[in-house]
Amino acid sequence: MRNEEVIRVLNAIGDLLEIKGETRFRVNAYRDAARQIEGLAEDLNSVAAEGRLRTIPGVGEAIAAKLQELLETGKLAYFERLKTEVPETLLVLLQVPGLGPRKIKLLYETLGVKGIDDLRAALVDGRVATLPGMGAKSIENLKREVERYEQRGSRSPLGSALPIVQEMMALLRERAGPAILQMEEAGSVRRRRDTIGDLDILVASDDAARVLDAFVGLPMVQEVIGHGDTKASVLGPRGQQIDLRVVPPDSWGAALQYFTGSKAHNVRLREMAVRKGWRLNEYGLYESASDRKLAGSDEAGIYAAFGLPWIPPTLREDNGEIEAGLAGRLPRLVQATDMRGDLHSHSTWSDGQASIEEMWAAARAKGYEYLALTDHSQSLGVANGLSLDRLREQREIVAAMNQRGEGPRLLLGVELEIRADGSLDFPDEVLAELDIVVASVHSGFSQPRDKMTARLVAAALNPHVDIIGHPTGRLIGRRDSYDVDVDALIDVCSRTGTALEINSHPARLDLDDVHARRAMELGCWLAIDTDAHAPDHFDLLPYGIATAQRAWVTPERVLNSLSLPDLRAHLDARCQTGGRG
DNA sequence: GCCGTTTTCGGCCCGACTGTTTTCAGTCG
Repeated sequence: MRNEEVIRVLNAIGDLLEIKGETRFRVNAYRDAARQIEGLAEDLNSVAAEGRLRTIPGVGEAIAAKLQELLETGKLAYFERLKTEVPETLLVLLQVPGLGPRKIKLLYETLGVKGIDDLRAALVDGRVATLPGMGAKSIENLKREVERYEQRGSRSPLGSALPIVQEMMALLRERAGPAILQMEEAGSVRRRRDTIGDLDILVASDDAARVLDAFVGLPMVQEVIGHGDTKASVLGPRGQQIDLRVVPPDSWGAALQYFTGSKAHNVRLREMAVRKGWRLNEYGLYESASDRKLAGSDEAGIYAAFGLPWIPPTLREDNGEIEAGLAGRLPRLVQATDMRGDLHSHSTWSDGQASIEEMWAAARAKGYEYLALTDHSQSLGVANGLSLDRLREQREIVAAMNQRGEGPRLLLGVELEIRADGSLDFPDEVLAELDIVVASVHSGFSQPRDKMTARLVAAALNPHVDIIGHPTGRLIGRRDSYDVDVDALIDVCSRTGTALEINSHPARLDLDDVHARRAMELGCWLAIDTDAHAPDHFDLLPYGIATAQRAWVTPERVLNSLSLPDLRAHLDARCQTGGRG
């Protein structure tokens, strides 16, 4: 059983217990455990085999025993029994805004409502209106939400959410500029999670009404869901909910901290506050006894009060950042300014949209020291992969361009097919002549785990392969990763010095933050690349950097933060030592 | 159900908003 499945079961138990009316502390215990496992890059099966389940925070005696049973038998008697008491079909109702555990329980027990269709019927024939606490307004809202439920998308990729937020902020500044003292994105967008639920914007102003009026009147607003004195919610172009919250200037820092989250990170801070006799909310940090305000106007001040350095939003997941901060051990995260070049790009020679010259010019505009040209290799027919002859032709063009001695150095490379049978697309003697080799999987996605893992491990073991490209093959929201033991791959790469790519394309972000952090911890090299197929794709690098930051990646472990001489030395050393560099 | 330099028992984050209440329950983030 994969970690995701275990997480699903734990969350379902939490939801079912909540509907059942169980105390929220027990409910939260299951959700906490699920969240902790989400942040765990290791395979739970290995953790269990080594008797380390109890070392996972939030996993105590009872949950450890349940995990053990689930992993060993694929089933959990407790869960099965729970489902006979509370039907699992009720869980979808939790997705309907306005419906929580108490109302769902009421609907189920008095009306026998077990799902969306039951709910719609009971709304239409008036039975819901007979329930206590269900007035005309509630019925109207529920009817609307049930209709909206059908067309509601799931979380959006960061790559579509962030541009919307940025465009809205730009327009808002045009229309309400003088009233806006500070403005920033908040929530998971600011933390740069790979997918985003609701989009959040925060503004500091003395004239909230003016800002909110301008916001609900923006052209991309499809529908206004709520419009109060300090907050408004709208539906954006693709039906995403966008919330704007306006706070007074002296609460800016506290509000930004509060609305950036994550929830788990905030809960930790508020617990720390309580232990110190303080109270933390979106208006500020207060001494409980005297109500004296200790901090609130700027974010760093809040953290400073706890003896913490300012914690970058990308780290705020309660995955060790608070402990690290207290100990003065927060990492120096990789930044855009650390990056010296890109090691994965394409031209019209395979499936890119621009010439080598144009790609080189774009890299020069970025101020890069080097650019690796890595067109696809021959087997990838759909992408016009390079034959050996065309690769040789490319070599001459690249050599000629490098003769100029100006701008970024072009490195001749290839994005090498890891073929379905596990073999590589070019022989070793050809690979040996290239500056850089990115090996990737583009075929046989449905192969079983052991076979897929063997393919990738074999590639990583080849001393000429420098980088494993988009190692899990996922396309966010469209295609799951192929079934590969990423842990095993990371383990091999940590020994061979083969870098793992963090592909910056917002549809990929692959490795993801959780696995990249694991790779960091085990001492792997990483390459933060754009996989650019056009000049403006180099602009996607910030997505990869954000993912790396979420993985606690420091610049000294990023291959393309090395200067050209250091990069060359590193690559040469790896070849000479047979990949043990 | 978890957890512990104030505790192995008794705690476990905080406030706003909505709709329905006549003082509050439920939901949300």
